[in-house]
Amino acid sequence: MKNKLSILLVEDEENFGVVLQNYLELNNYSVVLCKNGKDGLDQFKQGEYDLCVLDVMMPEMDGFTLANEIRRLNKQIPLVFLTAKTQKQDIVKGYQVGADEYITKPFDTELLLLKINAIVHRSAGSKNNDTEFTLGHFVFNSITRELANGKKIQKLSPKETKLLELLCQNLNRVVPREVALNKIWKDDSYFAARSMDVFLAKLRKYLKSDERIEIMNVHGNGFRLLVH
Amino acid sequence: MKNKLSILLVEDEENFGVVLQNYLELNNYSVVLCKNGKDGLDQFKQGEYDLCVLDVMMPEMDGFTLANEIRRLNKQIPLVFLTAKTQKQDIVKGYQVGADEYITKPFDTELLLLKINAIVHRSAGSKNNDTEFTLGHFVFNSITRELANGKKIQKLSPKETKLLELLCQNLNRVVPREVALNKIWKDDSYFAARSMDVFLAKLRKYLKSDERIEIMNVHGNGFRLLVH
DNA sequence: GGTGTAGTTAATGAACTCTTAAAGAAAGTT
DNA sequence: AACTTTCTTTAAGAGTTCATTAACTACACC
Repeated sequence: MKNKLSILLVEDEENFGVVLQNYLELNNYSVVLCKNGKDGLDQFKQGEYDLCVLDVMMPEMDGFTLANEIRRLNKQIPLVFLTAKTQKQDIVKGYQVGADEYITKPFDTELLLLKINAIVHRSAGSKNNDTEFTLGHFVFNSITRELANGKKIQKLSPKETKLLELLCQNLNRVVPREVALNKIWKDDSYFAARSMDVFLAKLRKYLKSDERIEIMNVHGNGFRLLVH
Repeated sequence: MKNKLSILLVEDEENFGVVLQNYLELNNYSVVLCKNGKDGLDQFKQGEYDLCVLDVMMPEMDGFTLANEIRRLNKQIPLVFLTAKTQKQDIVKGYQVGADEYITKPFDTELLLLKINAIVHRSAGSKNNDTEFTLGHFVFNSITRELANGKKIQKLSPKETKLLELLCQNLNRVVPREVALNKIWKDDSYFAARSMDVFLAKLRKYLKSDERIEIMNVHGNGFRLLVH
């Protein structure tokens, strides 16, 4: 599994900062909390961050000044401002620094999380996200529809691809027959089920060269993809 | 000076749409306004847009459905939703489609502009404006429309050029048939698809002398340009 | 041991792709 | 305006890939 994405959170109000840190950590981000702009900048210089969340009103160095410093060092990194201010001129100032979001306190943390997810996934969008899977010594790409074993590349048909993708997304979990049938065949008749059997046989054949990989049947229920 | 950035604006409320269009045009964007989701999708398929601004509440095809269709064709393009709704579940829905902004009516147009500027300038960095591509021992220039192999120069027709350019811009990635047809032929009928086949055959012939180069078909989906 | 469920291989026909040729359109030239 | 060249579309046939169906075998559970 891939590493957590990391967030630099700069917020002077301690209680609020810690609560927000915990909330983001619960949602699978790694968060470093700094209590003022100066610490924030020092931290930024030392760490590898995917996103910065900055309070605007802070002693010593305010959020905008910090943002400008950060921008000097990194033109790409997404910035999110937190502020109690509602004045437009502040929002203008934020966007001039290249803010990606501007969130006014008090705000809904769930909404903040959604926005953070959107921003992070957008800028990570250039990378292949959930389209590439590693299975034993295979690499499966569901966009190019290729199952690669070193130099040997097996092309997969659309349905083979969808089925293997569904199994990969549910690695180690049971995928009920009817779920696969409805998702991929849009039909769970007898014949669709026979058709699916044929596809499972094909996938097993493709994956046979790595004996750690198993598409296991759960009798009367469905299938599980296992990598031992 | 560089060309204006272009925005696809889909908004069913005519007066509001026109006002917004004018406002954005005054601020140096080129704006196409569509009055419903269906027109919006057709326009999107045919044009080259840098950003889409979509109203959520529309007859025939709502903004989310439209956004999903657009995402299918283009994984990168920034999306901004306009909505009167304030319910969180709608905002969640928007971010799931990959919204870059979610703006609640009534809103401040100046703020919208700021957000649009921020988004567009952020994603402008990743844009590819190259006109010259190296492919194995070929050099392809999409302005002069020449494919050079040392001293041997093959001139390309306009459509040959556009098709090869599209493939080069998406080197190693799959270009769906649909995308190429809409971008180059502005039409994805049966005959346009046959025409495209002919052009692909021509490109393959031109590129044949370097066997590392391959225009690979992804059956039922599209094509990939590969340099092994 | 019998019944329903699962696994495999092969055959069929449908959908999609590739290539070459020829017809039709558009652009350029005398 | 007639001719030439270049470009694009249409046509046709061969070739490939794909999903389904069928037929048969193997397994699991009661």
